[in-house]
Amino acid sequence: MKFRELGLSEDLLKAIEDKGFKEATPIQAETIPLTLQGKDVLGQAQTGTGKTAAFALPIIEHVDLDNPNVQALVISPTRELAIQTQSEISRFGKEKGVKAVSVFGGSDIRRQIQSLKRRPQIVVGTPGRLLDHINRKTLKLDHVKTLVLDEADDMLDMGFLDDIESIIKQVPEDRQTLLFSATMPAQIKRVGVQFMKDPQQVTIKAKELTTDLVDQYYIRVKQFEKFDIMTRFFDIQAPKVTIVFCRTKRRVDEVSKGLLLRGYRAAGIHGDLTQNRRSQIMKDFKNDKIDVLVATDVAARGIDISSVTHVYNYDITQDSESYVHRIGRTGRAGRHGVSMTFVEPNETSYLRDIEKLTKVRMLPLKPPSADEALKGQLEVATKEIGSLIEKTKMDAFADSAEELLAQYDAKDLVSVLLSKMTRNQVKVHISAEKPLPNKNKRGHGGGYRGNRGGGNHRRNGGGYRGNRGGGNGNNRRRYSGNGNHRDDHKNGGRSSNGKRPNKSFTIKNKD
DNA sequence: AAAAAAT
Repeated sequence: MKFRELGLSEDLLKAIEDKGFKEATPIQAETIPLTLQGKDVLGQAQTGTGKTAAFALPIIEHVDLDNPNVQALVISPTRELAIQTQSEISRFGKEKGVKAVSVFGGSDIRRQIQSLKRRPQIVVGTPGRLLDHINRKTLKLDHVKTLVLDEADDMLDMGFLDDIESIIKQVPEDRQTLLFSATMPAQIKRVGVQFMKDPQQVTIKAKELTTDLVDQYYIRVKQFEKFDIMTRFFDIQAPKVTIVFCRTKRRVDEVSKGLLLRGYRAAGIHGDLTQNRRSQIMKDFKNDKIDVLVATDVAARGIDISSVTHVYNYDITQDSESYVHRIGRTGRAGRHGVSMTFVEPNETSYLRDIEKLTKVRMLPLKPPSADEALKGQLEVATKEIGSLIEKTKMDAFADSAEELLAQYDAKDLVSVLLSKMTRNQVKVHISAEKPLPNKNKRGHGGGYRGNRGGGNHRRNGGGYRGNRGGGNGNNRRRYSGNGNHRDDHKNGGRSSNGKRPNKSFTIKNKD
């Protein structure tokens, strides 16, 4: 479906073309006409299929440039998402002359007040700071025509709901209400439709809730070996742009420190950091200054960095919806992605719950051995040598090279080079966490029975526990990386200065 | 049980 057929004006069509969009995605094609008609819309579609543009374009279309009031309000669950959404709206609205601003906590409120005074027609914000502005009377919502709850199921969940209700009270009754998300549990949808009038539900039907652009794997691990196993996968898969999700802020700190010690260009992000730091890290990740972003669920939703190749769930999610959003950070806008989920022995029920929601079976992988990991590193190093030979100015080193070749065996010299190009396995200890509570959900006996690996999974040799009941033999495939689908990795995330710490380091548990 | 979100 072409954007031109959706009833958008020339200004917007030009902005869409500038952005490089060719055809409307299904969610855009189906919701944009409804939204343009002024209907309330509940839009559900897979991650990475352009939901932001789906609500942004008709909102911009509806903006009356002669009306000095805020005409549309978008509420987002995280600050980073608010920033991103505002900037996408601004890009689309530039041609028409539409102004959008974002307001969120942790950053100078006076500056935000100034930007609100410049009469934006569209405001994007996080709940707490929006309420702050409302109370200060620096934001007036009494002329809002369209209200959007982005990541609607998150915004309507407990923890956000009270704030959302307070904000909605400030918006006129006869507004248009739009709810968008990739996930929408039934009980939350019931809450949501109470804020809507004659809601038009658009659900882009897909066999699976997750996009098939992401290959989903899981690995059974013990807690104490998880960090080492993850970095072995790094060695073998040579992931280029990577997000590692952890369950808690402290784990994010520990894992990101550990990765730094191993020589990866990694940084952690979570809600206890200052907003300046959060923004800096997002910027570094986008600008390729960081290869591995270690994050809590603060980065699980909405963040659109289409170059992300791998998502590692260092800690599995308890909340299946959260899993869908996490792995949706990759496989965006038609690109391919890989997700890797580590499952501790007592977490099997979470794996089952996730698969029940996504309707996708994750494929089991065996943890690589240290030898296999080294082999992976050597493969990367070998490829790197080719490009280094092209790039290095040889003249400066030629004489020393001659001397060394006269003195030593060439094979020894190259071995030294390779040993310098591979990563030292600095010892890193990540603290254990309290095990997750055992879920004995009532009424959980119905239907789905994974029957993985058969009941008798003791002593199965090296942790390969795959081969669940319905497999087709194809899930014996081992590593997802490095196969036929990616030759563009540069250096597998290795810091380029060649300096690697080699002391052992334990990250202490503060308790 | 955790994370997010105002100071």
